[in-house]
Amino acid sequence: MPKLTIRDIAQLAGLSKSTVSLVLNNSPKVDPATRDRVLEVMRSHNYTPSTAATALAKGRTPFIGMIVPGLTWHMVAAVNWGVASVIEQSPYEIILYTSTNEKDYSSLVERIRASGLSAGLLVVTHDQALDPLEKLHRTGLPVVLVNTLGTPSTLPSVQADNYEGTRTALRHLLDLGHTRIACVQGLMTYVCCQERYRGYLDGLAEAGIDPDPELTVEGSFHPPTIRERVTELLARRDRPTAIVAHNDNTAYAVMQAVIDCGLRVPQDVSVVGFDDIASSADTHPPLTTVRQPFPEMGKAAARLLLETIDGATGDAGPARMSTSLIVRESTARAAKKPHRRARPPAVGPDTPPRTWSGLGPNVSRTS
Amino acid sequence: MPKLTIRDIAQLAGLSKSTVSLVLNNSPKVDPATRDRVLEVMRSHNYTPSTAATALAKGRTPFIGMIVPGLTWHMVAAVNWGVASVIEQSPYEIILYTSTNEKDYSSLVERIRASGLSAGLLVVTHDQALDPLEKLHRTGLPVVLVNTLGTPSTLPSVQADNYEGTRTALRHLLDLGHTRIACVQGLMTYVCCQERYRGYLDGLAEAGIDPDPELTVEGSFHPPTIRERVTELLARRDRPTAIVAHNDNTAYAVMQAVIDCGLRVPQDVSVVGFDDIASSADTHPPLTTVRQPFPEMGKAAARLLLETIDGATGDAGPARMSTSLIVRESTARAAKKPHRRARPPAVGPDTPPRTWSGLGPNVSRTS
DNA sequence: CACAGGCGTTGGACCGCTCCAACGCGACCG
DNA sequence: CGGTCGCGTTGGAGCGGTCCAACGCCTGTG
Repeated sequence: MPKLTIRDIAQLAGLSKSTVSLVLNNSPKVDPATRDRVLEVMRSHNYTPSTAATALAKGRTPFIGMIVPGLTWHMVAAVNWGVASVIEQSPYEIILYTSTNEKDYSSLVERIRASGLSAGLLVVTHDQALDPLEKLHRTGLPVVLVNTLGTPSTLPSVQADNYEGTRTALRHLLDLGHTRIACVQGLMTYVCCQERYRGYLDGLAEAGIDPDPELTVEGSFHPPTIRERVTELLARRDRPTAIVAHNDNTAYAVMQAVIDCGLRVPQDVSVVGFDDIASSADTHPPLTTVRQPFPEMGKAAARLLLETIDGATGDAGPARMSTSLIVRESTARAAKKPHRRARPPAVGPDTPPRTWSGLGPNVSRTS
Repeated sequence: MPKLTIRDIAQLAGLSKSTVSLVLNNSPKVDPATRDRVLEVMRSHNYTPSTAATALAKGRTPFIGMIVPGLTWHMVAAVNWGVASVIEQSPYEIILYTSTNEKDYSSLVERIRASGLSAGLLVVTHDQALDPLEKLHRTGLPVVLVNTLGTPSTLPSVQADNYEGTRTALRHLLDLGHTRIACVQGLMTYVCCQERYRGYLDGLAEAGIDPDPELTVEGSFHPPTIRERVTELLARRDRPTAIVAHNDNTAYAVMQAVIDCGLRVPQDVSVVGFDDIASSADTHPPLTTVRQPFPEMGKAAARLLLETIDGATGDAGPARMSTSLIVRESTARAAKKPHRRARPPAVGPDTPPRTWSGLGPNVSRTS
């Protein structure tokens, strides 16, 4: 069947295409009866206006560009979920750009600019240099960042309140009577991690505890390294009774190190994560963690972008979304003074490999 | 600066816009010298043709629709990576559709059809009813499925060779001297799981082993349930010395159950997964697993779709991509006859919670 | 009764590009 | 030397909408 055009509809309704166009853009100046008739004709003939023609005539496109990192992180998907749910309700569609590596990044941004397809740009979990984006933004293309990792920016963005989140975690541990609280950092070049670390320090300070530098494990995000460092930490006589990790995956490695030392979570050591990715509800024990409201962040960012496109002020500055502490079973009241001795970690060629125990996402509907 | 049009370029080059158009579509009938001149003008003025106008005039759009499930699975991202790398090289862009729940599914498909934006449709990790898609495909819109879970389909699709993959895993275990090999199923309503189970049975049969029905753990994909079942299995006198799981997340739960029983991986029980998701290289011990070539599957699907759009035959039928066995440290030679006794799993209100030991993705660059 | 004003409708130029029929022109042919 | 051919180029009619100036008609007013 030949695709119907606005002209056909006009003819069928006995009107000019101008009127039909007015109906399409629901102009108030068209007679209600006429409008209904036109709508009825459109519905019964299953008519949809051509996007290309509309875009050309109107001079603007119905697309939002979204740049996501090539790697697969839970958070990206969670943010996307929120973004999609908002965009779905708008006349826009999402064009997906996958940034594979930094080298291509500015050429990707250039491609987006040149194509002129996007009415706005959403950048998810961005950790690259920001100059290309800032330049683009100055060009007039609205840009909103969500969940930036790296450098801070003057671009409008939506972030979780990393500082306050960590403070809440600290408060929780302090309430449970912990005083020796260690911190396993993430990559400290990331602003979010810096903010979390500040939250840790200030949280201690507020309780009048002098932070012991020995209790800070420097960042890496690399599980084996983390296990090693935490193992060392736990071997100390004055080992911590609680550990806050800069994200959930780090917390997993921490928990594992605790086990490897013959200690128990949470009886001997409490562990708190950050993010609340899906699998954290299903670890063993389930992880107490600071939830980042990823879907809400996605929604907020999408809404912010849509408003900006529709001519709002433009530079709203970074929005902070508040986190919430999800208390599960990896934290408990601090143990009484002299506690179970940590078993020195097994080493040497003839020791059996350390055993492992896994985690599984809630219901992993993997193929 | 005013956006340049083809007319401006024509004027600047002292030619008609027809000629410039010919250059844009690199027609062979334009004089090389002319072509170079035009290209030079375009480059120096940073000209890009309007997508909307081109789409309208040509009557076809430069977009590929891609439907992904709302949930976050490693595989989706991995497949997407492959898709993106192929589409990037083509004149097409990807429009992202997120299918949140089944109810919206057919309306989503309808929206895609009606908008007429997509020149083709890529459906990633699809487990919904296929009728809407098949109808769409009959309409003339090319559709390619990647990594389908649910019902099989006559639509062109790209899948991993689940059957052969499991057989390879079985062969590996048999070579290591295992004879009592258990299988922890996934959701058996999924075709992929059925195929894997067939691979398991046939693998045993080939070695002349009569499959013991007691060694099949029925599917759920639900970690706690899996832990429970596997614990029961290991408590048996004639417990298995190896376990194949229908996916990696299941394998994690299996490993955990093994630990919980006081047994060791791989000395007492070998464990094999399926998928090779990123974190599996980083479990403790690292997981031996059957790798699904997700990025390659994405690439293949994208290429197939592009070919179909460009008028190739159309119905290539399902393509199978071969898997590869990644041997890590969760599998070892079968133990000699009388082996270490499984400790009955801890139960009761006053038993300490089972301890946990985590896994962490290789480098989890999470915020 | 002529005229102003408002409402609803309309014709048509235009958005930027494609593509086809037609055209100019030099080379080649009879 | 006129005619044919083919190459490279061109004018212009679409593609399917938008939007503005203009227009008919009906009502209210002086």
